[in-house]
Order: sequence, then structure tokens, then C-alpha cells
Amino acid sequence: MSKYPFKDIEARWQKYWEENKTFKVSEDPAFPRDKRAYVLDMFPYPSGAGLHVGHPEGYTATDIYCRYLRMNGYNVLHPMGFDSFGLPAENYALKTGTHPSITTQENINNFLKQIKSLGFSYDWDREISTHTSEYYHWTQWIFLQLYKAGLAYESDMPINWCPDCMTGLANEEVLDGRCERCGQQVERKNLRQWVFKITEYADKLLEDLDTLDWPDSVKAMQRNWIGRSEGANVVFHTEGGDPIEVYTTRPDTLFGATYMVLAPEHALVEKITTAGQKAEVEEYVRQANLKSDLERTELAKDKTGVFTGAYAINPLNGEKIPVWVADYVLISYGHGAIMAVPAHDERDWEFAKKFKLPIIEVLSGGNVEEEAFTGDGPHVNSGFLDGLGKEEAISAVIKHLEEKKIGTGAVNYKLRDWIFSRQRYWGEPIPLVHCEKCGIVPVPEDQLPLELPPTDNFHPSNTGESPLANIEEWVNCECPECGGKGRRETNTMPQWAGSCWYYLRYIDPKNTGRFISKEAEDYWMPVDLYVGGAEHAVLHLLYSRFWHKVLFDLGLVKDKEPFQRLINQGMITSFAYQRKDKSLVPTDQVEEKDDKYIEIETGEEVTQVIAKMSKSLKNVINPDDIIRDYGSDSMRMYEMFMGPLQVSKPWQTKGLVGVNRFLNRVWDIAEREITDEEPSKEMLKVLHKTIKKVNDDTRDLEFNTGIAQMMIFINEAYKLDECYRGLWEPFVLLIAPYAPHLAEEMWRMLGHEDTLAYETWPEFIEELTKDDEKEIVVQINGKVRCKMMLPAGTSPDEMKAAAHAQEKVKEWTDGKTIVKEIAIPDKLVNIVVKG
RNA sequence: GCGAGAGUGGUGGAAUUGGUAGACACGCUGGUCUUAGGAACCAGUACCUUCGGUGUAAGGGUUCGAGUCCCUUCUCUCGCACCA
Repeated sequence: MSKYPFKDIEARWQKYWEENKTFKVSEDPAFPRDKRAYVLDMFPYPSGAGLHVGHPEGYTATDIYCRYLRMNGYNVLHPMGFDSFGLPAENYALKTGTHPSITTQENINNFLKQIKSLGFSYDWDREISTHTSEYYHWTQWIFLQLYKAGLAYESDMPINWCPDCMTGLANEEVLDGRCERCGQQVERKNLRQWVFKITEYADKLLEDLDTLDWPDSVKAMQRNWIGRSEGANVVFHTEGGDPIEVYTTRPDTLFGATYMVLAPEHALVEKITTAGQKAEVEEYVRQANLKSDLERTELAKDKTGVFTGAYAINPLNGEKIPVWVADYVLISYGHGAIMAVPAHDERDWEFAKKFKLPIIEVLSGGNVEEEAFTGDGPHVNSGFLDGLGKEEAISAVIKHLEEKKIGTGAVNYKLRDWIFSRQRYWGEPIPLVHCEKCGIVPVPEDQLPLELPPTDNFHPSNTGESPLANIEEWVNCECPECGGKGRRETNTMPQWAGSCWYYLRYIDPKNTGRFISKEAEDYWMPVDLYVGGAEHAVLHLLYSRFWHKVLFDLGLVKDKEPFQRLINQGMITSFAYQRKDKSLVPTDQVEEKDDKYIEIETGEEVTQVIAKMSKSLKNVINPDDIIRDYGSDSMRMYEMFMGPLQVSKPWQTKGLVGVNRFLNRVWDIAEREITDEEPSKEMLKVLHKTIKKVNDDTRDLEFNTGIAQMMIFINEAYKLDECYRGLWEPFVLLIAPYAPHLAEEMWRMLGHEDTLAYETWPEFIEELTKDDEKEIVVQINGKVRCKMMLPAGTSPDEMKAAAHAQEKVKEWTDGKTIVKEIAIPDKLVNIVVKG
């Protein structure tokens, strides 16, 4: 059998769809609300490396779903675009002098070619790129709305600085003390920053998670990141009268506070330190400043600290307790100071043990000499709290604190404000002007977009300012308010800015007068299904939710949440080989011999393991090669056949060959003589079972099992000599979302003139999916002993009777007492015997 | 440590949610056709020595019946991690 001519077929239909704008979509009022769907892919960053096999996975899934919806009478918005601001293009420019706009456009063109070669049904008239001024006009406009709402402020706080990327980072962009993008250790650096008050939205961001159909893991990560806790603020005073405010989730343990700790950066450290302790404290603070975040968290499990010489008074019992400085207290959380209750907090317990500080039990139930007791129990040594449990005591003590005006109930978050400015060139200019007289003045909205000035000097200035600071004619401007001397903001926006609202712009991408029209937004929003990688669980998804909520509060959009349903596609991994010492061997240095994997150089046996695709392991699959050798329909189907969409799974080119073989068989049938004769009853049954299964599985995004059912159908249809129209027309429509090029070609072979993209999805006839006879399992004591064929719907009594007529049953029940008999219609009979 | 999820043949994975474990595919074995095939087609393929028995990470429980429900343990993946 010859290979089917996928090259011709795929090129022809891609051209047809493009020329006929087959998938162009409009806000057609004829579709009722429940027949409109917005299905969105996370748009890619157009990197120089091109598409990897992970991209087509999610894109194919949504494409299949969209094609399915269209054939079921839906009006489907399915757009694609590019997240095209970002550091790699700028770093490349630094190296080569090629302007980022040039490399970016080249990369976009390459991505477009690659994406289009997979035959996705995007409405390309809605394509956007975030780096174009038509787009970032409105990114800047939205920034101004946030600014005018009082949600953006300037700050001089120390921030995370990546020396490699030469820019500040948001807290979310730092992982284990390293830059999320390049892995370089981040440093602390004092820089003027623009910051968004995302913390004002902490509660809304938390609460509304409950309304979303998202994976639990993503919701959990966001909850964890927001990190809401309830407790109390309590004010202590030093003997010298300086107030030290602390936040605690356990105000009930106040009587057990035996010392206090300030973070090394705390403003009071210098003031309260006594002369005798001064040298020691200063040295400790200096050392703490030198340590990276990584060293202060990961490596510093061993507690360190220094006594300030100062004492504070416990406001509840008047006890005098020492004040220490230690870097296990973080300046960025709460007030940067704590009351330490070693008896009931593990960290404080460790510290107290090390520095021989007193441990006073105030809640019984554990042995506080052995370890901190964090459980519940009756309070002791706690004055008016004695006898109360944890929750009651917390309420009681907060009431007491508030009455005495020495503290209040309080809520705290781990979430911190979003550091929004970047000290680089290739991003949206922040549309603000610094005026000597008027202060900070927004660029008037009618002057947007504020275009990124052309330059060939992309070097960041050493002052921590962006390269824009070097472009005199751009930086110096008139103040929009007073006409006096102004200087433009030289920071640019982070890459997240463009992706914060791109899903909105798709709705009305050509609108020059407004970011989107209300009508179009009302027609499509919210996004019904959003598919993308899990790496954006916190960053992109939290930021865009924040922007959307702000736009909602400003009355600019109608929904509180942008993405109703979210699915993370699993990563496509690859096989690699591991030596005994767990080190990995590149794929090209291993050969298979007698079912064993051998490292060629050493002759040692290695084991096959699953690993991420990486250049160093030589196990990267390039989609272009696969499409060239097997066609994009094979590529699409294989990626869906590998396993469930949501889980990670290893690429096996052998598996793809199997899918390609399947499509060749499909083609083989399509080329047979077409007959209008009625197909056999058996074949009709297989067909209708297939329609049912493929319909349900496509609807539920369980593509792997849907494909398996199509294979079952083809295995049967392959045995026939002719191509029965009655079987083939429905089948071609079923496979169309999965292998659209091949399906279009076969549809034409069946004599149809038009694209099948809007044909009616086949319906199954329930009656035809049912078997007349069912195989019934007969069990004795739960073990299968024999099987029998009975008419479907046979009554339990008749089933039991039929079972007893079986030879095997007689053998197994002979001479034994029948205790119980269970019959499940169309399934099984179980006879329980004794003796 | 905390949170989320997962452990099924040689491999990727199925199993209508408590009812025949291993669908479909890869690989492998044998065969057919070929000058040849790393092509195509057909058949077989969980394990064990036969009647039969054993099998879904391990152990226990509920049930006529457990991959599926409950308890205990182990392993792996991902995320967070001195957040007071």
C-alpha cells in the first residue's frame, strides 16, 4: 500500500481555507447566547527556536474542539497572536545590533508559517502582536486607567535585580532566589519602581477562585500565593518607649512571648541597639545584607541572631523581654518584627533553644521542652485566657487588645504589590511624564500610543535606567499639563503587560477608538475555554485576573473573571537514559541490544527514563521534521492519541508511525469504489457506536479514546471491498476535526463541493448502538467460570436459570450449598456457594 | 515540612465510576506476498509448569464482587517553603 499524498492534500486545503477565509467569524446576532463559544489558546512568545512539540498539543486540542463546536452549530471565536515584547529579542540585539523589531518580525513570520502548516482553524483576521503600536496603544491606555484609579505608585524599595537580564523582577518571577527566566541569582537593589497595588485585590482574587472551573492545583497555587492569614497586630514598647508593632496569627499565646525579633532591615534596629551591643549588631546586619535571598532561606536553616541589648514590655503581663535581631524574620512580611513564642512555634523554639532563651508553656497538651506544641488545648499561665481553647482564646484576646487599644484583629497576605517596571528597551513605554512643577503627569489619552523610539543603542545605562534614558530627543518633552520642561518615564512595562488583556483585544482587534467595543465584548466574553501550560498558573493568570477585575470595577468590562474554564495541557517529554549513578546519557550515545539499553562508549547498561526534552540530551523533536515526513494530520492525531490532554507524556516517534499507518488505511478505504448500497447491520452498529463515542469524547476533550474508537471502526471497515457512502460520509465528518485536511479531501471525493467545516455533525441512533445479544459473565464466588450469550434485556431470573444450565456452573456448584445469587442485567451472574 | 496529583503488561495508555482488568496503539513472535525490505497484510502476545492458579506500588478493611470505596505504609512528579 502506498503512502497517502498528505503533502498535496495538506497544502491544497490550507490554501483553500486561507483564500476562502473559511474560519472568519463575526458577531452574528442570529446565534443565540448559548451557541457562542470563545475558545482561547495561550499565545506564544515568538522565540528564535521556533515552535516546539508542546505548542501544537494545546493548539490541536482547542482546534479539534472548535471544529466540533462549529459542526454543532456554534459561532466560535478562535484567535491566535503573539506575545512579542520580551528580552530574548533585545539580548540578541545587544549581541548583533539587529533591531528587536526585525528579529521579532522574522520570528513571527516563522511561527506563522509553522502554525499554519498544522491546519488550525484560527480567524487570522484577528491576529494581534503585542509589540505593535496599534496594540500597545491600548496597553498603555489601560495602564493609565489603573494609574488614574490610584492603583499604580512609585516606590524606592529594594527590589529583586537580575544582573544577567539587567532588570528588576516581580516577586512572582523569582524562584528559589533565582531569575525565573535565566536562572541567575537575583540581587537586592534599590531602584525607583512603578508598582501596582495588586494587594488591594487580594480578597477578590481569592474569593472569586471559587467561581471558576479551573484545575484544583492552579487554584491551590493561587490561594497559596495570595497567602491570606488572620490574626492580630499588637504593639509592644521598648523600655525607651519606642513602639514595636508585630503581626501574629496566634495572639492567644501572647503570655508565652519570651523575646522579640526584628528583621535586620527593620528601622528600629539602629535606634534601640545599646552601645555595648552596637558593634555586634552592626556586623550582623551587614552580613545579612550581603547574603542573597537564596542563602537566607534555603541554606540558612540554622538560626542566627544577635541581642540588641534592648528590652520590650509585654503589653499583657508587663514582663520585660529581650529584643533580638535575626534574619529568620523577613522585612517584607507583616511588620518585619515578631513576638517570639518558643513554646508554640517551631522556628521560635529552635531559636530559643540555640540561644538559651526561656520557653514558657501557655497551652497544654505537648511537651514544650522536647518540641514546640502547635496543636490545640486549654490555655495555662495566661491569666484571663486560662482554660480556653485556641479559637476561643484568640477571639477573647483580640477583644481585650482592642478594648485596651494595644492591638487589633488583622488580616495579612503573602501576596505583595506587583513591581511593574523593567529597565529595558523592548517593552511598552510607560506613558507618564515627570514635570518639575506638576510632578507626575499622565500622557493625555489622545496622544497615545506613546511610541517606542527607534534606536540602535540597546545597552542599559549603568544607573539602572532603561536604554530609553539615553535618547535625549525622546526623554525630554513638554509637560502635558503646564507646557514646561518634562522628562518621560524611561522604565518600560514587563512582558506580562501585553498578555494581561490580549484575550480582550481579539474580540475587536481593529478598533482604533476604544480598546474594545462594549457590544463585541458583550457578544463573546467571558472566555469559555482557555488552554495552556501550567507554568503560568500564578504569573500570567493572576496578573490578567487582576487587570480584568480592575476593568470590571471601572465599568469597562461586564465580568468579574476573564477565563471561565481553564485546562493545562501536560508537558510532552521524551525518553532519556540513566546510568547507575543517576546521571543522564544523551540519546544518541545509547543503543538498544537484546531488549537492553547500552551506553555505546562504555558498554554499560543504562535504564530508560522520562526526561524533559533538551538540547543536551539530544531528544528534542522538531515539529517541522514530523510534518515533512508524516504530515500534519498525523502529527495532530498522534499528539492527541498519546494520552489524556492534561497529563505529561513521552514522545515516541514509533507511536506516531502507528497513527500515520491508521491514516493510510483510511485513505485506502476512501480510494475504493463508492457504493450507495445499504451497509450491513453489523457495520451500521459499529458506525453508530463510533459516532456516539467520538461525539462524547470530543465534547469532553478525551481525544485519545475517541481516536481509539475510530481505529476500531477502520479496522472493521478495512475488511470490506467497497466504500459504503452510508458509512463513509458520517465517518469523514467524525474524523474532520482531528485530521481536517484528509477529511476535506475525502469529502470532496464523495462528491461534495464545499468545505465540510460547517457540515452538520453526525448523530447516532441509540437503537443502532445497542447489541441484540450480550455476553454475560458467570461467576462462582466472584471468579469468572464461563460466559454465555443472552438476548439484551434478559431478566435476572432468566439469567440465573441460564447460568445454571451451563456445564461449568454445574461442575462448580455440584455438592455445594448456594448461599446467594446476584444477576446484573446485561452484565453478569454471580453465584455464591459454600462447602 | 505544607499543598496538589499520580503509581495498571516490555512501552504509551483503556476500563461506561463498584460488575469480564489490559480497549486502542507501539514493540515483539510466527506467517503471507516480495529480488529485498526498516513496506503492506494476516495471526498471536499480562504472568505462572497442565486442570487451574496469580495479577492494577505494599499491607489491611468494607462487599456476592474492588484498579475503582475506606484505613495504614512506600515511591514518584509538580508547586510553595523561616510568611510569624
